[in-house]
Amino acid sequence: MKLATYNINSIRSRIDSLLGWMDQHQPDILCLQETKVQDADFPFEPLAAAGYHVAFAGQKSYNGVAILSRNKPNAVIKGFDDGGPADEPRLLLARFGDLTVVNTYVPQGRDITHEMFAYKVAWFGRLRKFLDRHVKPSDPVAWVGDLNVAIQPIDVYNPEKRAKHVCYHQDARDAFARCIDWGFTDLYRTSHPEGGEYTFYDYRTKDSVQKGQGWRIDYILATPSLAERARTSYIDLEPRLAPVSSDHTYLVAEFAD
DNA sequence: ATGGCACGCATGGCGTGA
Repeated sequence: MKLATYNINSIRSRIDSLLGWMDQHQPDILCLQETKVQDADFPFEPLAAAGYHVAFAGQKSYNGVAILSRNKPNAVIKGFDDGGPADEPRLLLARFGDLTVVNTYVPQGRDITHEMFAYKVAWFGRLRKFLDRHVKPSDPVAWVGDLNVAIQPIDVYNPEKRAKHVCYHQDARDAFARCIDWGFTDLYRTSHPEGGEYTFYDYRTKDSVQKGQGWRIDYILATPSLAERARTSYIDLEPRLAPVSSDHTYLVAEFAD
């Protein structure tokens, strides 16, 4: 079973490269973030033609998440169901038999003094309660997506300069860690204890992939009963080197069936 | 310290991303 996650930065501007990657890599489940399209305009036809079911929740211009899957999900939940403040389309849960996949696009936070940063920190707290309501740490659960936090110094280029960055500030790392502590293992870091590869490379840094200047802010996290089936996890840097690319790239995990 | 690039939009400049 192959599970992947990708912040696509507009699914409509990258539908052909997406279909090409899926044809080449044959993921069983692919979670997307930043689809940047409202549901009425979601390009599900070519994905259906490629043999995938699609669950999606989006809005115009910003945010948006989708789960593409070979098998049809038994159930889908869109967004927080906690009665709290309305969130943007950033959260999608899909159940495939015993396996539950939670796909999230965590708020970036803009600036550590901005209200969106407080929203980001609180968002992780809401997610932990969401997990409590819908899954158990003893279940096979994958929490994946663009989590917008580099959890360890090894997860960002020049960590000593990032203390005030919204994706590395201690409050963001603590909030993320509280969700990891719910019961997850970081599959990429288990496969690759060394640093040097990231999942996000800023458009504005020339040759950032070649220079190794990026952030590991996309994750595939698994509960123990799923993690014990994990065979490998890797970052596919090739799509990020294409002439027209998202600023993120694909993260993959493979499991014994 | 700033800006660098790419995206979408009742669009040629802005808000957002990280």
